[in-house]
Amino acid sequence: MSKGPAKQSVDCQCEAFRLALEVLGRPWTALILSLLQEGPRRFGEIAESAAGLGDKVLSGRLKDLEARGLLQRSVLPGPPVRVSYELTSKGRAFGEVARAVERWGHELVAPNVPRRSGVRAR
Amino acid sequence: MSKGPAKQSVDCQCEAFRLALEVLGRPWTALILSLLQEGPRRFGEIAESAAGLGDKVLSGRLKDLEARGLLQRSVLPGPPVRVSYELTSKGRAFGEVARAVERWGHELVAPNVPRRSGVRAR
DNA sequence: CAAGTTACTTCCCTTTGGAAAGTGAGTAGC
DNA sequence: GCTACTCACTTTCCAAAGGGAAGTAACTTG
Repeated sequence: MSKGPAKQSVDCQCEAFRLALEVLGRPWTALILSLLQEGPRRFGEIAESAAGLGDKVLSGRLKDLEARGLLQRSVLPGPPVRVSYELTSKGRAFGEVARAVERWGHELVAPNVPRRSGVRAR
Repeated sequence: MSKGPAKQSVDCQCEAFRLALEVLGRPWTALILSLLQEGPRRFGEIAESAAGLGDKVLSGRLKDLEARGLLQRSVLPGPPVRVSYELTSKGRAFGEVARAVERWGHELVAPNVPRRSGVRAR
């Protein structure tokens, strides 16, 4: 009774939404932002967490995300030099999106709920 | 801003999340799903709502989304034959994600909030 | 039968992604 | 001093995907 199907609209045309999709609408970006939610990670750590993600693309994504102010790169001293990536406030704000995506993902895996049979043709 | 004690985590490894990113992690998909939230739209309507999206890619995305059970294609009779695309329950469930993305988008456009100056090097 | 409408499909070219190998900085070992 | 080793990239090569324009198919109207 609290809330029925309150249909909030999404402004697909607004600059903010377009910008967000520009970031999300390519492989690996959302995954990188999501796993950095748990805390700072080094280049190698991200690489091994994301199976299938190659060094080149990872490097490119990190550069892009840093340029957009979503994460901050810092070089740690020490014999083998290490680089750590940490989310900024903008990057951390992505957590909300990540959780929404995860919840939606579960619906995706669930079996289809067929409604009415519609006209199907080609 | 104090640190929230309950930092909800996102399981980046789970199948559901991966599947969701497989759908979202490419251009235009999220935009298409978002503007279909408002109701069924025809091919041409989607095309003109999404500036920059070409016919070929739109056609491909719609096929893919239909195959994944996110939307339903139906051919409307009439002299010029028209095709309408309508979201299924899985597709409508994306609305939550879309709204989260839109909210996050506004943070993205906002000016950076520089925290403490960290080690910057290259 | 030519023109118009709608929904695609094809073609061509550029951009991006994926996999693997190479580079450079800095230390440790011989 | 030379080599080996680690880590973080960068480069190279090739396949896949995207962008734009033009072509196709079905069907009606003039």
